[in-house]
Amino acid sequence: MTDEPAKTTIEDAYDPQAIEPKWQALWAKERAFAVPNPKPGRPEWNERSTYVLEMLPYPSGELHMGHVKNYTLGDVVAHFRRRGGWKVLRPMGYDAFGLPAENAAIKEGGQPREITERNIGRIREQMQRMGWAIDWEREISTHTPEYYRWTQLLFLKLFERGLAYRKESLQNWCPKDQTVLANEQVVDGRCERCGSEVEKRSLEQWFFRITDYAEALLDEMSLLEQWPERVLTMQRNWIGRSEGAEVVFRVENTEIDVPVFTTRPDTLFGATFFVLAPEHPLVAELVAGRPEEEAVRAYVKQAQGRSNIEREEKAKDGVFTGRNMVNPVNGARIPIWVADYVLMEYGTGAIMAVPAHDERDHAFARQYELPIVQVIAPREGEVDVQVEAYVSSSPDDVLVNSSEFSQSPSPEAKRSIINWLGAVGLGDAKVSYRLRDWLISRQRYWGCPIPIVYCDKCGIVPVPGSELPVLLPEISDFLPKGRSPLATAEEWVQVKCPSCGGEARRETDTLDTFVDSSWYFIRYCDPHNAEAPWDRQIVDHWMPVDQYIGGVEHAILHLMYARFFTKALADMGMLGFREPFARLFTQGMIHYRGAKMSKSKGNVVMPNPYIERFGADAVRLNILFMGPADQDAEWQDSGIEGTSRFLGRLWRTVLEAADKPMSSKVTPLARKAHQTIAKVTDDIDRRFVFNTPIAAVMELVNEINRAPQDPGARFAAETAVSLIQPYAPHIAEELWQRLGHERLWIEPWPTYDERLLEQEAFELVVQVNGKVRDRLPASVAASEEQLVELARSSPRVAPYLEGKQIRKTIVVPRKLVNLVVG
RNA sequence: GCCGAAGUGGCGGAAUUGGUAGACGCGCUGGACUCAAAAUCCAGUGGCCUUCGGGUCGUGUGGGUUCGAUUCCCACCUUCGGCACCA
Repeated sequence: MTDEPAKTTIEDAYDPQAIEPKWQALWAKERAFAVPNPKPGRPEWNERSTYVLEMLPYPSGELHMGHVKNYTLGDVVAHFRRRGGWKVLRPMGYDAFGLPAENAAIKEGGQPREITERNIGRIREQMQRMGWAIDWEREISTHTPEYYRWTQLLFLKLFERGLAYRKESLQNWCPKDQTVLANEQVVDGRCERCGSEVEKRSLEQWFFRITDYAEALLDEMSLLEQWPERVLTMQRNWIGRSEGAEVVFRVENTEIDVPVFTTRPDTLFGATFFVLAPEHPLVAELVAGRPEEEAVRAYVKQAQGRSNIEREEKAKDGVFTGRNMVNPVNGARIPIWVADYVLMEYGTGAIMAVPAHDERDHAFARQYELPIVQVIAPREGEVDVQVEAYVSSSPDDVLVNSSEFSQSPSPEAKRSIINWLGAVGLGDAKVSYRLRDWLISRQRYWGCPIPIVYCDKCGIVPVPGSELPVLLPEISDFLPKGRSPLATAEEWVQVKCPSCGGEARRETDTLDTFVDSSWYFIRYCDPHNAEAPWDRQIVDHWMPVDQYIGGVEHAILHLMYARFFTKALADMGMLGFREPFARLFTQGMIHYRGAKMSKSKGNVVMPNPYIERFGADAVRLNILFMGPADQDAEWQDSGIEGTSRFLGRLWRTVLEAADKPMSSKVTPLARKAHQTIAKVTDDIDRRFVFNTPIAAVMELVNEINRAPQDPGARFAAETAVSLIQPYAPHIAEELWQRLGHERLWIEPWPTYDERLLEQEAFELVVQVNGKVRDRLPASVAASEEQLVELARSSPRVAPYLEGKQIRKTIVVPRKLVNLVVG
């Protein structure tokens, strides 16, 4: 089609429905955005290259405006970089395993695979209709054996390294989805997906040892200079690092030692009782055969019946065990209680209670009339710890009632008490984390099978790498029954032990889908490799991702898991970098009718009806024109009408200019065009803002219309087309062609002439005592003295100077003169 | 409770290094074109006052620094987000 005469004969109307498919077809035919991997050693290996990536979509069948914003942002960056001379890797794929497809199969029948693949077909078509510049030759989907075979291999690698393990523990159980949930998937005690109240169940499950990487996840944030501070803060909060001490208490008249974690070793002399979590393994042993046994058992049973929400909302309660602890610092006997305000999951599941300096312990002490002993005091003033706990971390606090440590400042006492404990072997400095290991097994069907076999003789046996993938069998009944639906596939479950050849059974749980999406960005670099998950040399060439773009809702889950994977794989020598995403941009959410878009609220806005009415270019332009991309924004139909109108204006303006000759004269329009290039380039490149460049191009187009006689009109029009191309590529290509050119998408990004950024004349603002009194035309060449003279001679300024003395004169070159009078 | 972000016309927003507050767009008002409408184009559009020259107030609130503050500092209010029985 580029062989045709460049310019059509008539000035037809802007018709996105005609031009958009035309250019999309050409891009596909020319493989315009495909980027083959370079070969090491060849010249192309050393070309400037960059990796622009947006978060992997779940293929729900319908694209919504959140997707549109995400992928259009990436598109603008990718186009901008490509035209800036970079080779741009920009792939796309699908996070295709997961509950929605499985639930749809339960509700409407059919196979999750069929439903998913149908949805992928639909969403792919809609993405292509948006005209995004994607290398479709690298498309992947996490549900295909070609992909999950490697997910399984990576699981085995982590298993070999001891980073994947099985343990029995109390878990979050969603009664509706009939599966366990990772800690991160429980929000306010409810299932993140369906909102059901989460129950506790003791189950044997698979985990990834992400806690081994807690320190690295914190420390290596220094490699993430370009990440939004709020995301880093959220991850820091989530990891929840606390420094303190582990202190060992001994049960009186026994040899049973119980460690506790405390951030306040300086309060050790104030410990007046001791509390075990109801789930603590020692509870039964301590009360066995004692008069308190029955009451304690009853309390533990009652506590286990309570959800986390109930535990938190009720008043603190507990029960005395009849046993005592010995405080290691002073030998004091303190009673041992069991109470559910102490969590088994954190620290050691046991605490030393210091009611004088901890609100929770204080409330408990008041409830059961336990003694409250003050051991920390402010340097000045009095506090009454009987009334209220004195919780302070002021370095000015000093210890009291603490034997030889009394009068020590609190920070110093922390250190010296830890040292003392270390010397006598009863404690040590210790760091504790809120972060728990990542629970990865799910009792659901539509996920990646865990490549593990259970053998009575050999125990847990990994499936050998050569036997991967462990294919997900097709079954007919997906209804959750509290165990994995895969358990019903008897023939599949029965297997020979890879180790001894005897009878064995397959693992029937599947992997959390966050595992699938924790490495997809690596696979994109080498998506068709059939021998290995990737070739390290190729991956190291592209990675880390230079610009990652996605929703802030993934600030913790996905982003932390992906970071963990990358570090673990780097430690195994499989990668040459430790952080997957060098720069991160988190976009704000699209709201509609005053609320977040959500299926349950029925306010999901889809781009399709708008594409039909206004075209993809208008949709793309509008989603970025709405406001700063990192902020939430409300979708409004009136907005897209405006952007669509602008495209019509651009169309007419450019076609009119296309009849005019190119001129290199320095005219006001030529200057404006150069200024616009500078503005748009700086905004996208340095400031990473996407709404103001659109406004700048709008201004330029308005200027062209106001000055049709300016010889710079054609240059300005070509500039406008070129600058809007990353946002609205179809209309830009069409106009570029009608301007007599070809293939704007590979055209170098326009450059500007510094000398043309300044106008010859400017409007001098004249202030008197900081108030604007006049605006006068002035030359940029004028000296400061000339400007002051100009200002003083203004008739509008004169009345304000009358009878006054000018005390000070401030001149801002090319801007203003301020006369200070008094 | 702790941590973080943000408050600017009727609306979305702009103002990048302390220097003309309100760019750009929506909406609204008036006009042109039309038999009429749509589309398009032109002009106006922060509040109050006005003798139509202009004056005055104005960026959540109250202070401060400065010749000059949406921008910097202090205190507070509101909204949103994250964390929260984590010892």
